[in-house]
Amino acid sequence: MKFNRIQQQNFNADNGAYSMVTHRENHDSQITLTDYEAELIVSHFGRDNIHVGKVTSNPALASKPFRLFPSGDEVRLNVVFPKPDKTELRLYLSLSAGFKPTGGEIWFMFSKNDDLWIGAMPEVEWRAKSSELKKDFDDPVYQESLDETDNIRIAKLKERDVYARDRNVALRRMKLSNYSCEFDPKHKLFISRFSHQRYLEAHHLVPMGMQVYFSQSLDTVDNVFCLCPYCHRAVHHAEEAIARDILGILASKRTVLDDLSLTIDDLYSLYAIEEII
DNA sequence: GCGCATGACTCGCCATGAGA
DNA sequence: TCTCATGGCGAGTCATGCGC
Repeated sequence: MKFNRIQQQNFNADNGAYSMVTHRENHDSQITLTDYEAELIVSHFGRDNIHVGKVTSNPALASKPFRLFPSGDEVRLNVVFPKPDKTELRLYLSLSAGFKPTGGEIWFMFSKNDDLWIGAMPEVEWRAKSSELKKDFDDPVYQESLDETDNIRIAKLKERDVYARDRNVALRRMKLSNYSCEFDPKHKLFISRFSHQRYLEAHHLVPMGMQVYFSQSLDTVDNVFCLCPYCHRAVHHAEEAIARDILGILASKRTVLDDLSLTIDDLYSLYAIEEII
C-alpha cells in the first residue's frame, strides 16, 4: 500500500509503501512484494540491477542495501525475481542481517535522499503515527465553542484569542441538518442547557490538519458534518470497521471527496483506519 | 448494443522441503 | 533453526461468445 501524505511527512520521505507481515511470511523469512512495494524497489534499484533466478546463482547481485529505520544502519537483504518470465518480486528477511519483523507487524519502505529505508513496527503504533486526528489538539476547544451562547463566546474569546475554525460554519451545518446526527437522524440527543438546541458535535470529514495540502478551505459547510457525541467519539476512537462504516455513510452524503479529488480509500488512510493487507 | 456466462490466463499467496 | 528453492493452487482479470 502506498504512503499517504501524512506518512510521507512523518518519515520525511519522497514516497513509500507498507503492508502487514503475515505469520507465514515471518516463518518463511520471505515476502512477496506486490503493487507499489514492487514498484518502489524496481524504481530505486532499476529492473536490470535486480537478479532473476536463485539468490545463490548470483549472491552479489541479489544482495541490496537498505537503511534500517530509525537507526540508519545499513542492512543488506536479498531481493530477486525468483521465476524467470514472471513479475513476482521477492524480498528475503534475515535475522542475522538485521531485519526480521514478526507476524502482525507493519513493515514499510520509503525512499529518502537517494536511500531506500526499511523498518517495522506494531500495527497500533503504525496507526497512531499515521492518523491526522491525533494532531487535532484544538478540537475540544472548538466543540466547546459550539455549545455556547454568543455572550459566553465573546467573553471567552478575549482569553482564547481566536478559534482556528469558524464556529458559524458548524452552526449553519447544524441548522441545515435540522439538529440531528448526520450518520443516523434517529440517534437520540439531549437538549443543551447553554444553546437550548439538541446537542451535536461538528466533525470535519477531511481533517483540518490536511488544510496545508489544499488551496480551497476545508472549513466549509460541505466538509462539516454534525454528529451525536457517540458517533463523533466513534469516528475518533472506535475499531477500524465501525469508523469506516460511519465515514463511508457521511462521505456518500455529499461531494466533498470528489471536490477535493480524494477517494474513500484516501479518506480511510487519513484516519489510519484503512485495511492493511 | 448490452448483459451475462464461460473458460483461459495471470498473479500472488502459501505449503513443502532441501541445504547450510 | 534459519535461509532459500520450488511449484501448486485459488482468486481475480480479461477475452470471447451467446442470448436478449
